[in-house]
Amino acid sequence: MRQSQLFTKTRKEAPKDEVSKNAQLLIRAGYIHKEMAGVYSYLPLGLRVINNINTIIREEMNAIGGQEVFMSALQDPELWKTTDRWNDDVVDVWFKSKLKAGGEIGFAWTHEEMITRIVSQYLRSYKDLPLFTYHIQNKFRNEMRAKSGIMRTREFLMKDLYSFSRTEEEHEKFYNECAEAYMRIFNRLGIGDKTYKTFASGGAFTKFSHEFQTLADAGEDIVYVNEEKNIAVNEEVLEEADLSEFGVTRDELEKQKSIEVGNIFSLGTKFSEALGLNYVNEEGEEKPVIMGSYGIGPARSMGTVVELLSDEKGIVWPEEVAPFKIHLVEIGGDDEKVRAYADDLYKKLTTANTEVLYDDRDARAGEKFADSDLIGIPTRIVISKKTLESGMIERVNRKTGMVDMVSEKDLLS
RNA sequence: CGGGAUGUAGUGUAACGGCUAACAUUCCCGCUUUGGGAGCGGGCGACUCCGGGUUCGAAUCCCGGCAUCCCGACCA
Repeated sequence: MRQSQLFTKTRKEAPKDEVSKNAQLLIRAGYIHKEMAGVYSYLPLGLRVINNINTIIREEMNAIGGQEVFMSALQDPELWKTTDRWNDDVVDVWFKSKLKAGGEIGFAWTHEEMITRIVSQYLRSYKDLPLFTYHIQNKFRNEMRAKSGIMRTREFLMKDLYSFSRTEEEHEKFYNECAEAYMRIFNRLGIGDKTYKTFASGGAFTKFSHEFQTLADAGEDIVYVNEEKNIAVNEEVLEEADLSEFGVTRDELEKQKSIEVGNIFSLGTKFSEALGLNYVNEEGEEKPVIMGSYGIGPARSMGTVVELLSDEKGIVWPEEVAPFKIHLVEIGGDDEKVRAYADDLYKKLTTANTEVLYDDRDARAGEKFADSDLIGIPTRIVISKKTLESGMIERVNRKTGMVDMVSEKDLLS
C-alpha cells in the first residue's frame, strides 16, 4: 500500500502513560491505539501483523487436525452454572451484564463449557473420536490490574483449541503433537530459541501441565531454566521430587523472567461429565470423553516479538510476521524519473503478489529512513537518483543493517 | 483490592496563588533545502480531567469523584 494513504503516522515520542517497550514502539509506529487501561485497538499495520500470526497458528493447528470454529463471546449463565463457574466467588474475572429482556449474560473469558455443549450435540460414537476444535476469538477478563502494554489486557485475542479423545493414550498422543505444533509456531514467530515448554502443576487429572514461556526481561512470570538440557519448570513444580522426574537438580536451574505465550493442559473428564458429553464405545458402553485445552495469545505473542526483537531504532519483525515484506522507499521524489521508476517498481512488486509498503510521501530522506526503521519491515528497498544512475537497486536488511545492490530482475525473481 | 504517584493543545514538557496559560513537536501556508527525523517566516490548535470549596483572584491551595501509571496481592 502507499504510505501516503496510510492514515496512521509515526511519532517521535511515546505517550507518557506507556512504560512497556512493546506498547511504546507499537504506538509510536502506529500499529495500535490505546483505548483505556488494558484495552487496545489494532490499526492497519497492527491488524496485518495479527492476521499474519493468526495465519501461522491456523496452518499449524490445521496440520494436526484442528477444525476451526467461531464461538460467541456472549455467554449463557445456565451453561456455566453446570460447572459452578458462573459464581463470582469461584471465577473472579467475569465481565457480566444484564439483558434488557431480563436475566444476565456473561462475556467469555474461556470456552470449555461452550465447546463441550456444542460437541455434545453431535458426538455419539467412538467413531466420532478423536476430535479437535479451535477458534480465535476475543476473551474478556476483568483483571485487577492491566499492565505491560498489550501483554496483559482485559480484552484480548486468544486461540484456544479443545481436544476430545477416547482414551488417555489417545489424549496423550495429541497433547504431545500439539506441544510440537506450538514450538513450530513460536519458531515461525521468531521467538522459538527463547521459548521453553515449561512444566507446571497439572490439576485434578494429570500431574503436570505445560506452559510455553519465552525468556524476556519484560516477563511477569518466573521460570527456572537449564538451557543446555532444554528444561524449564515454573515455581509450582520446583520440589526435588518433581525435578528428579525431569532429570535436573535444583542447582542446575537458573531463575529467569519470562512471558507465558501459551499453555496446554489436560482437562480429564471434568467438563464432559458435568455437561454429559459421553460416547458409546465398541462394547456399547457409555463413556465420558477425555478433554484437553490448548491456548495461545496472538496479541501477547506480538508483544513478545516486539520485546525480544526490537532495537534502539525500532521494531524488527521476522519475515512471516511483518506487516509487509518490503518497504519501498523513494527519496528525491520531486525528480520525475525517480518518482516514475519507484511507481513502476511498486506496480511490478504488487503485481507479483509481494506485500509492499511504498513510502511515496513528500518527505525528506532522514524522516523516511527513521520511520522505516521504526516500523521494522524486514527488507528496505531504496530508489533515488543515485540508484537510478547506478542502474541497480539498494536493498537494506533491517535486522543486520547490511546493504547490497541488486538488479531489478534479481529483486523481482 | 492495599500502597505510591500523576492528570495542562494530537504528542512531550513549562508556568511564585496574579498580564492574553509558555516552549518543542505534529498539522496548515510560503520561501529555502533534498541520502538519516533540515533551516527561516507566518498560522491553526487548551472550558488546564470532572464537580465542589477557600480567595479580590486558582492550572497552582483544600475536599470529593473519575482516569492513568508504578509496586504488591491476584492471574487455566
